[in-house]
Amino acid sequence: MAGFTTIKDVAREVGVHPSTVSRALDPSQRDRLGPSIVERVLEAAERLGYRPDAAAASLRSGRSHLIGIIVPDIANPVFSPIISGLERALAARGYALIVVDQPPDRTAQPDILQMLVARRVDGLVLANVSLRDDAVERCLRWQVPVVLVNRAETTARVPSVVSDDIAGMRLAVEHLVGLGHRAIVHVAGPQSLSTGSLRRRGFIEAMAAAGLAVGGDAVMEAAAFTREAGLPAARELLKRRPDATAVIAANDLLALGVYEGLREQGRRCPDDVSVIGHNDMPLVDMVSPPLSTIRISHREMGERTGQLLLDIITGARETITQIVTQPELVARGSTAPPTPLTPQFG
Amino acid sequence: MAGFTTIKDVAREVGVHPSTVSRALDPSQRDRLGPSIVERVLEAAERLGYRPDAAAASLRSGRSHLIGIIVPDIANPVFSPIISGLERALAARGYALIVVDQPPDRTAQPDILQMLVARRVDGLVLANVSLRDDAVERCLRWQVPVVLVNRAETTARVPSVVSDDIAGMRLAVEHLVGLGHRAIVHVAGPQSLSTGSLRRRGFIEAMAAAGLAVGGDAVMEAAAFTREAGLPAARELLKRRPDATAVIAANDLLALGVYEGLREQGRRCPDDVSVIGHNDMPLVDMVSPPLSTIRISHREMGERTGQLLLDIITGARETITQIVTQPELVARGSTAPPTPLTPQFG
DNA sequence: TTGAAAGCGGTACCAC
DNA sequence: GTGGTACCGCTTTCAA
Repeated sequence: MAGFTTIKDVAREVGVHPSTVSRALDPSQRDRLGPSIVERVLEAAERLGYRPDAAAASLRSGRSHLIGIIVPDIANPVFSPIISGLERALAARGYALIVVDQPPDRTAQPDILQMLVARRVDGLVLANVSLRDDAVERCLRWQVPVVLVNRAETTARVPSVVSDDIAGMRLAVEHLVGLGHRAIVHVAGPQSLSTGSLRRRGFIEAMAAAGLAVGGDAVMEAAAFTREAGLPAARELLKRRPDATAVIAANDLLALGVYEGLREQGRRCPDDVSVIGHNDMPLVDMVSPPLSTIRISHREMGERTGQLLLDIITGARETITQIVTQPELVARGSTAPPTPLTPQFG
Repeated sequence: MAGFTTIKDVAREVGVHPSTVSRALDPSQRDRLGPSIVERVLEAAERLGYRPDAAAASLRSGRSHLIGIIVPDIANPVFSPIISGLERALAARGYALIVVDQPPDRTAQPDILQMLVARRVDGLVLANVSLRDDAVERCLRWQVPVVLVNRAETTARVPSVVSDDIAGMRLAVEHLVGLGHRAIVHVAGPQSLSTGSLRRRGFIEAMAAAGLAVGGDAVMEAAAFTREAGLPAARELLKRRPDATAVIAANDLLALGVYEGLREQGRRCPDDVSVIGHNDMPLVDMVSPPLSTIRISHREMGERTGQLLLDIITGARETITQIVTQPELVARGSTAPPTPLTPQFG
């Protein structure tokens, strides 16, 4: 990596002291210098192809302009737009993003969090926290600025950006009730995650608000937010509640698992059973039938997470802010009135 | 960021010189020291919660243990598994990954490449190169180790990891020909990208090998590898070649655009027209009809990219290696014999 | 307004 | 084997 133009080279070229170059290059210090000197420094820096060494600046200033994010799975269509939006918001303000995958099953893995802290990231985004997470504990202890995204904790001890999961489930329930459903069941996500837990609660509350009882057999928890976990959960649920005319899944992947479960049993969607998901991930409009779902803008969540974190880092924001975005209903072909459309004359 | 335990603190604690601590902490230097000292240093470092400062190490050693990747879209289901696989391979060897989104349309954007080089990344992965790319030129000039992934250049001046696009198209053509198709057309991707260009060539070559002529009207280039770009291309192609019984799309998203085009015209898939895609991205097995496609393991490509790049950086590999992975056919419901299955008796 | 000098926290080379 | 020391490139405090 030798051969880079340094601040000294520029100083020598212009005939000034290195610290003068440093000041000329820093917009916030620039006005303390003579205008001609600033101009000459900038010109020389440009001409020599000077690029500041981030490591040196970081070492001296204590700021790395690096943000770390820990996600459970980069390839998951929920998390990739979050990363994308986050990256965009950070880049706009001169920060770069280190992305780390931390699948929940990888136990005894190297300590990712410590690795990022050792790299002196200026802040951290956690997209994988459970309801009470040790990682948050440690960030707090180490005084590393942190923002949770998508999933939050039960306590609001750190800032977070999440979708209103309760409201999302209310939309889902009201949609189905509006169509005439009354026997509605829920394939829940892991209850160790806020998304799984809140959506389950949102389901129960919305059902109660609609005057519908939710028996203990109306909710089945899936082992993970995946298609694979959705299938057995759907099987079990449909067996327990053969009368159900609608299934609300805690996310789209689970909903697809429900599709498979229905297919296995020879029941048709939406003719026999309506299905609704959560997230509106890419392509669910192309499956058969097109999936009705609760849309969350993950990209926007990522962007707002970035802005919030940088505001905290730069001191522009002091309070622990909880940003809650509002989801919306996207009705497609997987939800329909419970009985065939033939009117019940006579 | 004050308050971190430094190497000096550890040295003081153990009663040795800082450089001794540095050596004790470096596995490759450790054996030059007395075993008891190593043990004491390690114990003290652990006890004091010592974490090496990556910036300081980077500044002095010239190695940042940071790799940069530039992708056209993180959220694209093709690139996210590449990132995921890459990240895994790098983490296994102590490197972290900086991810940067560089959508093709963002012109006059800040110079991403320079930004990454300024951060002194030890190497770069480019997932967004065109057939002759300026970014490659600059990496070469700056002597930054670089590996291309997914898309390559026409010339093999730098290492790359790509799928065998020619072979993939041969699989697609042979599959359709085997089903009895002869009037096969191609929705091509952008010809400025290796994937678009090679798949087009692979189509033409495979058709020729099957003894089928490809007229100039049998190929239609889409403006981008997206569903949105696939629809107009499909419209035009189906209008020009109403006799076509099968469409090969350059990727899955284009194939979904073709689905929409067929639907518009009231033609059914696969009954009237067979469709085959490329990539086997998530969920295409759930669309209607389930999409036949050419499967590429993007995650594996990402992993091999990481290994290759680190081998280059550590000097374990000198030659410019081109890794070409073999794709496989995944036949699903979107491809079928050209005429209805009713045998042509009498 | 500019120059000088002192580090930030490691690493690497030179002595001993 | 271990200690000493210079220094990576930049920022920042202090002088002038």
